[in-house]
Amino acid sequence: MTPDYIKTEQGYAYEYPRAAMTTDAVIFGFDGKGLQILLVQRGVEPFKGTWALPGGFLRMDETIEECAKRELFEETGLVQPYMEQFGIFSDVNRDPRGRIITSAFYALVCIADVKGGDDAVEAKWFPVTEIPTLAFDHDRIVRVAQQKLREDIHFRPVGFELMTDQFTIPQLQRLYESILGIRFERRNFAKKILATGILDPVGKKAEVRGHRPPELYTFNQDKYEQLKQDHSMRLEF
Amino acid sequence: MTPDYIKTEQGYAYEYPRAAMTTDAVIFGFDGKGLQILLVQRGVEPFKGTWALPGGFLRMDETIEECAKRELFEETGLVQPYMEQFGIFSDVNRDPRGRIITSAFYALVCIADVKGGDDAVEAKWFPVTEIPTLAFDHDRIVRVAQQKLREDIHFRPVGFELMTDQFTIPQLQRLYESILGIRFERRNFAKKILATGILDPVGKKAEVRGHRPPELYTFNQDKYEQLKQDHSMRLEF
DNA sequence: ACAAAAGTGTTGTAACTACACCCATGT
DNA sequence: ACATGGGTGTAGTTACAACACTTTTGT
Repeated sequence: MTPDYIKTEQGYAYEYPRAAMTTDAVIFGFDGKGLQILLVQRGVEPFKGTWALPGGFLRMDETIEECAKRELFEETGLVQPYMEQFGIFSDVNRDPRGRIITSAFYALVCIADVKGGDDAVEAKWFPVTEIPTLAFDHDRIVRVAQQKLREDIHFRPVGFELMTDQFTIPQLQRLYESILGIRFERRNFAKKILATGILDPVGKKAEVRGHRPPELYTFNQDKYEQLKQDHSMRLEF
Repeated sequence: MTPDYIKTEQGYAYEYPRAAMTTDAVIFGFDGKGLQILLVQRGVEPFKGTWALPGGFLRMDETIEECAKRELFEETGLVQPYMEQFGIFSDVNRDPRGRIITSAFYALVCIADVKGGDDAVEAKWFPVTEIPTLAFDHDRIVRVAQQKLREDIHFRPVGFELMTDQFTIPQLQRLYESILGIRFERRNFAKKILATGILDPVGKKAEVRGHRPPELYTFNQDKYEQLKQDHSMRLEF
C-alpha cells in the first residue's frame, strides 16, 4: 500500500489534521478477597506523579487490539490475556498534549500470574473500593469499565479468568459479589454454580488458618468453552 | 490549547504517523415485520457502487459520538437517535486508502421517522436476512453489531426505540424474534411483557386486513426510564 | 364458509429464595 | 472452649413452558 502521508522535515504530513490514537487498559485482578485494578504512577508530565491507567500510543503496524495486548504484556508479562474493548473516549480536551483519542479495554487477569512490569514504572494494585484520583479522564474510564464488566459477567464466564488454577467456591462468590456489588446466600450460590457443571472438584482442600478448610475446584475447560460460545446459556447470579 | 501539529505546505505534519479516524453506523430499523438495516451505495472509489455502512471522517472539533450523530443525522434527519458504540475496527489493511480506523456504532431508529437522506446518496433499507456483500470490512461490522444488539436487549429496553408511537404486542414480538433469532409463544410473550408494566393500552385497535385487528399500545415513559436506569431489572425473553 | 392472525387461562415443572445447624481448624 | 468461616437440605413461593379454543375481520 502506498503511504497516505508525505514525509516532510517537520514530520508526517496529512491533508487534514488527525487525532493521535492510544489504548488504555483497566486491568482487573482478584486476590481471593476483592476486585482490584492495576494502576501506574506517571513518570512524566502531564500529571507527573499521578496514578493512571496503563496505556500507550498506537503504532502503524498494529491493530488496536495488538496495541492493547502489547501494553498489557509490558505491564503484566501475560501473553494471552482476556480483553474486551468497551469504549472510546474522545473529548476534544481530554489530554493537554493535543487531540488524543483512546480506545479503552478491560482485561481480566489472575494477580498471582502477574510479574512486576519490566517497564521501569511504578505499578500497584488498588482495591476497586479505594481508587485514588486518576490522571486525564481515567476516573470516568474506570467507572465505565466496572459497569461493562457487571453487564458482561452475565453472558461470559469471565469470572474464571480472574481465578487461580484451583480455587474455592467462597472465593468465587466473593469475586461475583465484588463485581456486582451485591451479596449472595452462601448455600444458593454454591448450589447454582455447581448446577452449571462448570466446576470440577479437585478432591483436596485449600490451606487456610482459623477455620475449616474449604474444598478446591478447577473449572472444566470443555464446559467453559461451551458457555463462552453458547450465549443462550447464561451464567446469572 | 496549542496545536499538536505543524502546518506545512504538504499539510498537517506530526512527529509520528497517525491513523485517520472515522465512524460507521449500523442503523437498525423495524417496519413491523422484521429487522432492517440502512445501507448506502458508494458513489466514489474505492468500492464505487458497492453497498456500505454510512459513515464519515472525524473532525477535530467533535467527539466520536458527535461525529456518529452528525453522520446519522445526515442520513436519517433524526436528532436524538439511540446509539451505542460497540467496537473499533483497525486492521492495518482494512481500507485501501491508508491507515483508517473506524469506531462502529449501532443506532436504533423507527423507520417511519426517517426522511430520505439529504446526502445525495443512494440509501436503502435491507432486511437483516438479505444483506448484500458490503464494502471494506463492513460485513464483519454488521455481524458484530447484531451480536451486540442481541446482548444489549437483555439489559436495556432497546426494543422500544424501534417502534412507532403506537404498536401492537405481536409487532413487538416479531421485533424481539427478529433480533434474537428465536421464536416465542404468543401467550407467554404477551403475559411477560404486560407483567413489566411498561405498556399502556391505547384503547384502540390497529387497522389490518384479513384478520382480527390487534390492540394498540404505547409504552409508559416513566417505566421505560426506570428500566433504562435500573439494570438489575432486566427485560428478558 | 373459510382463512388468517389475535386474544386469553390453566396446569405441571423447574428454579429461586429463605432459612439453621453442624463441621473442621487455629488460638 | 471458643471463634471463624465452610458445608449442606428442605419447604414455600415464584416464574416459566407448554398447551387449545374462541374471536374478529377480509375474501
